[in-house]
Amino acid sequence: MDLIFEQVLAGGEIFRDRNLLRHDYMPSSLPHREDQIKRLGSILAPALAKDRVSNLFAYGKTGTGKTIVTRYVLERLQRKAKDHGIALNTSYVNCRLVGTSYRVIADLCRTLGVDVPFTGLAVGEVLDRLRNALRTRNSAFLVVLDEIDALVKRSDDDSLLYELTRINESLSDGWIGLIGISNDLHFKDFLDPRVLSSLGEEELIFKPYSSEELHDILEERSKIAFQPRVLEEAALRLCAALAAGEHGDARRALDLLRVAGEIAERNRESRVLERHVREAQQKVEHDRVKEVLASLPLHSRVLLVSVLDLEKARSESSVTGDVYAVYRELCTAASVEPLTQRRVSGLLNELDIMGIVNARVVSFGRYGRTKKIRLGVEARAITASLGEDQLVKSLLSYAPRCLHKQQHLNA
DNA sequence: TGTCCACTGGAAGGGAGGGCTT
DNA sequence: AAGCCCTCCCTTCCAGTGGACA
Repeated sequence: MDLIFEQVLAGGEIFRDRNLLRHDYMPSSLPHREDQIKRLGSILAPALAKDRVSNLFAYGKTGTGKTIVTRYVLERLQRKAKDHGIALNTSYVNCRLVGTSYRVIADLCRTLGVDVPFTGLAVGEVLDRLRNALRTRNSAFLVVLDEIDALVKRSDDDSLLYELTRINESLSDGWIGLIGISNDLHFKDFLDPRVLSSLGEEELIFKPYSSEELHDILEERSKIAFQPRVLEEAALRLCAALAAGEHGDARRALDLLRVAGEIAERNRESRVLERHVREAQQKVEHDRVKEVLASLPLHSRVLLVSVLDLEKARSESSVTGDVYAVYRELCTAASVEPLTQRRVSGLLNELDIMGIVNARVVSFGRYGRTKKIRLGVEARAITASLGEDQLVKSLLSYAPRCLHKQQHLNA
């Protein structure tokens, strides 16, 4: 037993340092992103001369390097600024995780050392505090708004962005620079033209990595992450190819490689092979689902069990009405007050965005208009993850009566 | 061609939980 | 402590709709 721990501590026979394969690890160079780095660097450079920088908008799908390139350049910029004795604050906010306009501004306030309660204040008030903090500090503030599209779509007003782009007008010495990151290329269509013209002063496009480019990235990273001669070339190629198939997602490629290595390690094998990568592919997807499910509120979980039950009971996809009927029954069984159908319809849309279910609006003509709903992930992954919650676990083994009735009718 | 179904999704508003001001 | 304001999550209400069917 001790030996196993020792091996892992020593880096094991497979890895030299597995953390180098995590996507939040910042390597010393970012292959195939030299252009974007140079471009971003030149856009932000005026900050070193205490000048205001242009706002910027970066597009590209997941895993195309938007976030890492931004962090990379910002880190270097900040170091340079420090050397030159220039006050430069930076803040990184993931808008999807943070959720609402209020919480985004509250987050920004906190980076500037201003205390803000998590609720209770008006957005305008929090915005004022942010303005005051900037005014009194007289410093530059570079703000990265990652997944900025989530903010606009969810709160369906872009007043926050509008206010942020206007803050500079009220500042004499300090300034705020915005870097919006989005993986939705059509996001611009939703924006207020005033915000668009301000935020989109500069644009940076991140194209998906090709299979060859991913190969280079993985090769460079694996040299430092794995022990020598452990990783088979074919395994590396497969990782690159699989991730390239998935819109050139470098994050996915690195995950695959790391998990493949971990599988090989666990099996006490001395080399990482293609079959480990294939196995890793399943596990990576499974882990993603698990992570998403863990963050779901109770009603979304119950809803998911409803979709699952329906999927088990019949071959064709179900519609909102069916799901809602099963959901109501499950709620009763669990002694939980059910939400309204309107709300459930909204929750289904949220699950659809997360990719947990597929919900598509269809019309059955005379028989109405509704959403067709199917599971978007494997049923097994759901039962495995939801089973950890006691209440939901009991629902997983509950057989809804309304389903039996429907089956009789079908027969 | 009009009807009608089963919803969708926007809008408004309520109330729980909270902060600020007086 | 009271009164006011806020956000967040939800409900209620309802106009709108794509397309099968008579």
